[in-house]
Amino acid sequence: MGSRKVSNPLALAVLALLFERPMHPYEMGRLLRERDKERSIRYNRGSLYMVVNQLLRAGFVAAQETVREGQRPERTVYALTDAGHAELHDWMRAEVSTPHQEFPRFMAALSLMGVLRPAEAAELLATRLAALTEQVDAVRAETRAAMEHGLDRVFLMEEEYRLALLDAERAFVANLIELIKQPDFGQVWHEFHQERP
Amino acid sequence: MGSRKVSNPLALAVLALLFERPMHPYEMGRLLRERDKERSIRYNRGSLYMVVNQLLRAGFVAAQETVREGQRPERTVYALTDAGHAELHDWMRAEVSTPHQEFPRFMAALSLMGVLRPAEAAELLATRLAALTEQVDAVRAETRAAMEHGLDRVFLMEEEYRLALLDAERAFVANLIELIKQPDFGQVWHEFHQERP
DNA sequence: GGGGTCATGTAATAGGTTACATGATTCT
DNA sequence: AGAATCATGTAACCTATTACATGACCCC
Repeated sequence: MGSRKVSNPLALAVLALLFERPMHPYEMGRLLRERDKERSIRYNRGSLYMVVNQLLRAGFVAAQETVREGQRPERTVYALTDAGHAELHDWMRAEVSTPHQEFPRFMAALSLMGVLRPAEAAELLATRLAALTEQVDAVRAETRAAMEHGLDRVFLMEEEYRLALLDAERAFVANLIELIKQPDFGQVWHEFHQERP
Repeated sequence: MGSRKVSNPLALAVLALLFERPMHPYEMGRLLRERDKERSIRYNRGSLYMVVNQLLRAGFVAAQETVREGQRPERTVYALTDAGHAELHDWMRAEVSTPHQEFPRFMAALSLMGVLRPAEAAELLATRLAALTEQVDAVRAETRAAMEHGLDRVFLMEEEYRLALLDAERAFVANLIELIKQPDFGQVWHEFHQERP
């Protein structure tokens, strides 16, 4: 509840799409897919209709017309209202200028790692390290391919960010593995498991 | 739906707490707070009772006894079942060994940044950079203080991870700001806004 | 012309957050 | 003794995901 009437990032994406031109929900879905937004924004078809409805109730979008082609269900075309335009701009400014507290799964896992035995943890971390390395390579390859296809680098900034995060995590994990192997690290941790069956 | 019957990270934390000893929900909440888990796991009191119920239905925990002290509401003490013990271990292994796809808000923002004018974006990013720097400093100071109080470094791994991510983002943002300032960067972006009112 | 898959939604269900309640304890 | 805070939950309300439907189009 960032105090905004609608706070789901998918809603922000919808506002951004309608900033280009009015369209109906299915088209939004198609564009999001074509532009690979699934990689950076979590959603599914159900949530798309949901947020469009939320935006409608909030007055940020309005139904512009309802057309029916043949026997297919009616498609409602939505357009940005003035309030929606303002919200898009203001919301984007907030998202760019202010970091949002995140709760990555791995942070939770780290904070609970005590329940695993140290040696086991080290093994699992090695597996993770391998997976991360693969992901880094995959992202690098994909962005290189996309740019060779002529896509402007501006449209790949989110992938460069992803890469930065992945790489930082890779370094962290590699370092943690070495740490755990050192005998003087995590005395309490070892002791806790010594007393267990 | 990682195909697990209960998938909320808070549930993992609850299992981990019950691995230490049986306890009632309110005590879980108190321990989570005392140990600063709020920083790494998103939850509120409502969700605590919710996940305990989910775990109960899934058979991972069982009500051990219900005590009443004075006129206070009854407190139900829960304990791990064998299935819960197995789930905790298996789930932890998965969380540590396998990266989970994340959707940070900033990644969404980057992928929609086109709706802002380049100069505006650069300014907002500078604000973000300052905020990130403050956060980095704050985390460094807090962990240093905690260690000086005698807390073992093992218990601060999630903070070191946080630091790694924050720092990577800082570097990324600083670099992006410079990029945007270069005149040959983001031609399409500039053009898109040239045609707008 | 029958079997996929595209197009287009709605409805049912589960998940999660906020608001509401209320006795006990402690502080001043 | 009144105010603040702790202890302890339940209920109401959103939000989000999954399941269900169904006509059109395309491929073999």
